Amino acid sequence: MQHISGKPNMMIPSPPTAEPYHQGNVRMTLEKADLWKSFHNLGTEMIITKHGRRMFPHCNVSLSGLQPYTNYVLMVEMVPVDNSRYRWNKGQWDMAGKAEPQLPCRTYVHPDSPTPGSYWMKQSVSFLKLKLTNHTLDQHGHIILHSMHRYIPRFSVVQADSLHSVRWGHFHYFSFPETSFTAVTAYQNTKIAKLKIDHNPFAKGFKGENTRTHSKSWGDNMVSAKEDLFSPWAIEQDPSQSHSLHTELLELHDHRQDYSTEEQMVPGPASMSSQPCRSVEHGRLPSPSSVVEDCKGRRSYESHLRDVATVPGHKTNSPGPVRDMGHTPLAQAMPQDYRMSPVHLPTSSKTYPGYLGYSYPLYGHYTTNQGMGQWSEGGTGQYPGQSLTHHLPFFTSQTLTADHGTHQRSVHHHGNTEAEWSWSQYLTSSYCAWCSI
DNA sequence: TCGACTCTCACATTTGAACAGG
DNA sequence: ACCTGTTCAAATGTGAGAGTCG
Repeated sequence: MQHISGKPNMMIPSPPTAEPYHQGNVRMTLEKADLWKSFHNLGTEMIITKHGRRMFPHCNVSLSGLQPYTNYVLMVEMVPVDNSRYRWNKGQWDMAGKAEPQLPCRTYVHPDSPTPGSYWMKQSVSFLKLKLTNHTLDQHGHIILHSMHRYIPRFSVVQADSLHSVRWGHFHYFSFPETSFTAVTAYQNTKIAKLKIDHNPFAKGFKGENTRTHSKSWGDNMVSAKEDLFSPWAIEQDPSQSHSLHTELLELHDHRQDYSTEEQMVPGPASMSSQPCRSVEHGRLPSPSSVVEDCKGRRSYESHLRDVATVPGHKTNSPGPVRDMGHTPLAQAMPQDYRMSPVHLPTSSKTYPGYLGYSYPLYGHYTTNQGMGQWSEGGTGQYPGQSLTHHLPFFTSQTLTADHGTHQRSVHHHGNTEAEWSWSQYLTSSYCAWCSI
């Protein structure tokens, strides 16, 4: 299992209902990491349908380091890995041009949110119910993705007594490289389909069959000899033939290493051991991260946040704890669209937030004046096909800068006078704080 | 017009929650 | 309270066919 952990800001302004206190190191562990790695080695594909499709494997994490009696909100969102569209060609994924315009980014709020840290830490947290869709007008709150695009889930842990106080909460972000996937409407790689059949109980009916996927298109593309190059075993034999995503991640890692010397690398998942997991904190100078190794020799990733968050001048009229677990007010309130503002950070292409576990204060809002976010144009010169797009879903009235040398980012809050989106609207909207880098 | 590529839908099968009855 | 059996909604990948695009 892979651990990534983030240490929250110990000097963050008080959330509406909480007094300042020292937070321990928040740590997140991906459950069933071996299964994820099995898929990742082949190039994970996730089916997306009009009516929504669950992920398999589904996201399942365990948490530690939370305050037992403090409420937290857990969320997950799908972050584009790069700026490219892909196609399955002759047994491998090839780039097929620029990505489609960014869709409304949605965040899936765990239905148990908010709930005390002791609850989250008691057992693993499953995001089984999360569904992916390609229906851009989806009304069910499913996460909207583009087919033939690559994404990576990003988990958020926010200390908040209710959804209404999430805004003031401090976000801890966690991503696991082996959970990255290509969204597809039909499986392209038969090995992926077979692996799913082997492990997904609902697909038991297909066990034992000679599974084929879309022979019409697959027939031409299927070059079994070449496909075998992408098997985990072949990858071990010849790493140069490993899945392009692997290579991509490695390249991104290298770029990132060049970019910042302040971030400390830690080992990634076992099967992708050459991949690092990093932690960076947003809105401040990155502080050194530390590697935590547990008694089982598993390494965790831990970031330390020291900065003071700037909280907008809001009256903190928190509605108070929401403990109606059964009705999940958060889940009802959150799954909505928001407009993402395309913002290009010159240095962003050198970063790969997919590895990151970081945290930063959340504030600000975004406007409806923004059109649908578009892919960032910049940065591709240096890293063709690898550039990262960073979106600012609700920072449109803010200026966000990135300092190349110090990796320092600052957010200039312009107040909340605009009426574009009120906080209540935000609350009924999902957000993609990842994109807010 | 054609072919390649991608998407949609119906289908058979399986799981698991809910419910009733003992 | 517990166990067992039944029902049914939801989930799965498959494969045919439709739609889109160059």
